[in-house]
Amino acid sequence: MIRLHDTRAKKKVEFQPREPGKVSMYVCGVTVYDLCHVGHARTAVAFDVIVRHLRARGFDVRFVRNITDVDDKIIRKGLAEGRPAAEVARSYADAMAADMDGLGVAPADVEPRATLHIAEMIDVIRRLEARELAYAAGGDVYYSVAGFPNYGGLSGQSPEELQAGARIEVGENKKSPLDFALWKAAKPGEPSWESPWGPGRPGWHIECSAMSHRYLGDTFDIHGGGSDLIFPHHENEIAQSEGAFGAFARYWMHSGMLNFGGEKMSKSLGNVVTIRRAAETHDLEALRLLLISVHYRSPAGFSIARDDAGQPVYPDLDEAEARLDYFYRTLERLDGFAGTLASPPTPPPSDLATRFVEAMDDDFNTAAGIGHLYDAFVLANKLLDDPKAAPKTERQSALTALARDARMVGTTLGIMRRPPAEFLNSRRARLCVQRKIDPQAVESSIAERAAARAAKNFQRADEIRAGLKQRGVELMDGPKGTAWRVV
RNA sequence: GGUGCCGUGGCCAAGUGGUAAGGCAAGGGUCUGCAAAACCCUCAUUCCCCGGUUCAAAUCCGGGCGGCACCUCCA
Repeated sequence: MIRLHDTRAKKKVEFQPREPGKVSMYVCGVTVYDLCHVGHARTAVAFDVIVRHLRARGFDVRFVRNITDVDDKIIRKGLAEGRPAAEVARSYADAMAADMDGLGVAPADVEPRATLHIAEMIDVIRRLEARELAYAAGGDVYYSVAGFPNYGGLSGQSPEELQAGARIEVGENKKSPLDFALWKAAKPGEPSWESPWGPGRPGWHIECSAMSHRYLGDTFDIHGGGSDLIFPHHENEIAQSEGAFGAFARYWMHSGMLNFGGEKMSKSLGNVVTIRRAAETHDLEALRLLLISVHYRSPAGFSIARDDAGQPVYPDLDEAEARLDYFYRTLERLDGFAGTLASPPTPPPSDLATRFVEAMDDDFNTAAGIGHLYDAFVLANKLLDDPKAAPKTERQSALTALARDARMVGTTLGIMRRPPAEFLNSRRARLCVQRKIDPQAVESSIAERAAARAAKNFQRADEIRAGLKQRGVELMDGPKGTAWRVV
């Protein structure tokens, strides 16, 4: 049984899909007018993990995530850069796809773009007009909030309270401050489409009502997005969709914001770290691990510090990457020991699988789930370290089960999906470049040290160790020779 | 002003009635020629404060204090 926090109910509720075994889900994606930042990454990763877990639990999930490719900011950006808005949108949509891929965020089953669904939007607006929930005014069309008594139900606000703060901008033709644009009359130089109300373009909210209906129908299971979309975006979607089709999403899920220095990371505040920027210095899998180390609904922090040269550094990302390094190193050891086994099932040495699924079933508690993963890895290393702990066949069987369970966890969380050596080698190579370490020089130092050790010249050997250590190279002597890593 | 969220050890962070997960940092140890890695031990009688309910509260209720978000574009 899966429980999830429903924004409208304001509590955790039991999840009962509309059709047994099937989940239909719509999540608001981004407006593509710039590169995605780590805040966007958080929301994308959060819902990616939710979808992965639902699938792991056997649900047939149909997942829709839209792309908003027409709006004021895209148009403005196009004017500033001297290129068509459509081109701006396309280039940033491509950038987003690449960034999401880097983060291990799987593409949605459908990724509809607003500009390709104008006809559907017009259809929704006409339905609203027919029900007297929409009115045309000066080429614009507005939603009449007064006609929708449940307005405010999601965000917990009453129309009267909202009324107080709202106001009508100059140039708008609305009758009431709470009314919002469904269709905006074309202005010179802006992209526009033909409509029953004349040339224009859609308001922001209508695309989600139109596209969720097109791909998921009158009603569907889960609607998600960042918590900053609760009002007005999702409130307005409800008004539109319930107004036009009588029903809408059955559960509402919202992910928390990513804060930096106590403030929300956003372009208007200028404290943005793009996914691309993070990828320059870190493995994006580390960013992913960092993001899922906090429960998806809690506000999360992202620390930024300055190094001696005044360049920004990211301590949280460093730590997450070091943890990921531990995971992969342990996995590599497990593979080396357990890989040969073809044995009958043994009672699992840990209850990782059970505990992880339990944590995830309870509102997708990735933070608790990762805690269980640490427990399992400590146990794995312990078994690997101690040959006398149990007969070899039992240890192999237990460790094989552990490796299998760890990878199951990794599949749901979207981490540990590469062969360990691939991660470890690429990380070391990257750190070498960053620290200006020459791998060849390290190897020859190691050879020199090996010779010194063979000659029992431990003083020389320790000098070499210390010299490398100073440059951030750590040596690890083992039965198969000396390995090294950058710390 | 309205709405909602939050306040857990030096830092990060789980935990919505049953007696404080996990990670980082720190100290000690096992192992090692020395190290590193790995593992072990120590590290919150207590969960912002004050009341209340209860056999039992970090968890529920009331009141403070502090922080954040939304109410305008925002993942």
